[in-house]
Amino acid sequence: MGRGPCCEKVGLKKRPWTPAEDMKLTDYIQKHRLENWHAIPKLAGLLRCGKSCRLRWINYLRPDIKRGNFTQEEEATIIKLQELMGNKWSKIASCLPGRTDNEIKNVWNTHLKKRLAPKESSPSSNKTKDPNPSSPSKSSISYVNDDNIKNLEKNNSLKVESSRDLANLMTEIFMEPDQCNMRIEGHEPSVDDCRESSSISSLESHITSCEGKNNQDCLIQVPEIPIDSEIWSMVDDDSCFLTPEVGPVVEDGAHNNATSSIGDSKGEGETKGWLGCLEEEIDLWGTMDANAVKQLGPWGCHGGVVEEFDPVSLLLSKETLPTFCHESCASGPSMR
DNA sequence: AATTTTGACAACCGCCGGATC
DNA sequence: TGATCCGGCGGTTGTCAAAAT
Repeated sequence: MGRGPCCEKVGLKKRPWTPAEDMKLTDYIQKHRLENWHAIPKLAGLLRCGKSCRLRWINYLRPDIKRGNFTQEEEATIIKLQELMGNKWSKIASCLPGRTDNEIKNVWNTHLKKRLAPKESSPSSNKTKDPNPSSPSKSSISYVNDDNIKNLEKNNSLKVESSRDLANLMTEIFMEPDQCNMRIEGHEPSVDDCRESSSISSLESHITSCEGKNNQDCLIQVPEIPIDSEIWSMVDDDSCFLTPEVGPVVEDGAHNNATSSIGDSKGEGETKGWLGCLEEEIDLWGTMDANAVKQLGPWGCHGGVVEEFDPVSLLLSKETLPTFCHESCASGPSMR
């Protein structure tokens, strides 16, 4: 039955690692293949749990760890990705070469969260009054993350499986009167419109009508978390973001070249591929036919072209996409 | 100068999903 | 098929140094 016991808890050392322990672990890992964390403590002569060794290596000893303060660009990336994906630190870390999820988590908790706190409200608290409701900034799918979806599904017995569900979801998130910034291009709803269930139908029909169209024609603007304009300027600055030269780190320590800016010359197919990854990450694919997934081409998570009917593509236009990398999808799991 | 408070970050804890037996 | 393990992940805690009193 099963495997052998994980690790002997008795006698395992806790608390900070000493330089000698670091040296032992580093030495062992550099001389041997990394196959079994469970076995490493014993083999390396450490009174540590394998898990502890793994954490120490991944978060501190790894040679490709980038030390020092986070740059403004990195912080902007974290902010944007956190906004987009929630506390998926490992996913966020995969977009920041040399940074670990633990480090990013710490930075978020100690710096960024506090910095944004006065202005930013959580998705669930977006229903509170917006101090400046008439100033929706850039659009994004900021609030359509898995937390939103899960909470809404839980609270409202709602399952996101169709464009109708998505429309319901979005209205559920944004329909507070004071927050009614959502609009479909060419249609400017009043606050009352937003309250009306017809707006759900309107949105649903819009989403449905977008099937098969270029997603640039299908822009739906949603309110944006108000982040400092300077951050936006950084986010908008292509040069600030990850470039192929600093592509994400993969397990062998090398960089890949998969990273590119959304909206760059590599074209829309890549953008859609990225979106496909994103959708998968936040489970927006819902009940998508498995065969349809298999048909996706050679890019991204499934390596493919995102079908036109996919939900997030309908919510985004090329110009609203942040310039994130898509490494986590394009090159497999990063090493933590 | 001594003490208290605050901030930063390394490390731990517990849960989960997939793999293995 | 079910029990168990392993690796990964996110949340939380503990420790230490710097800043404030």
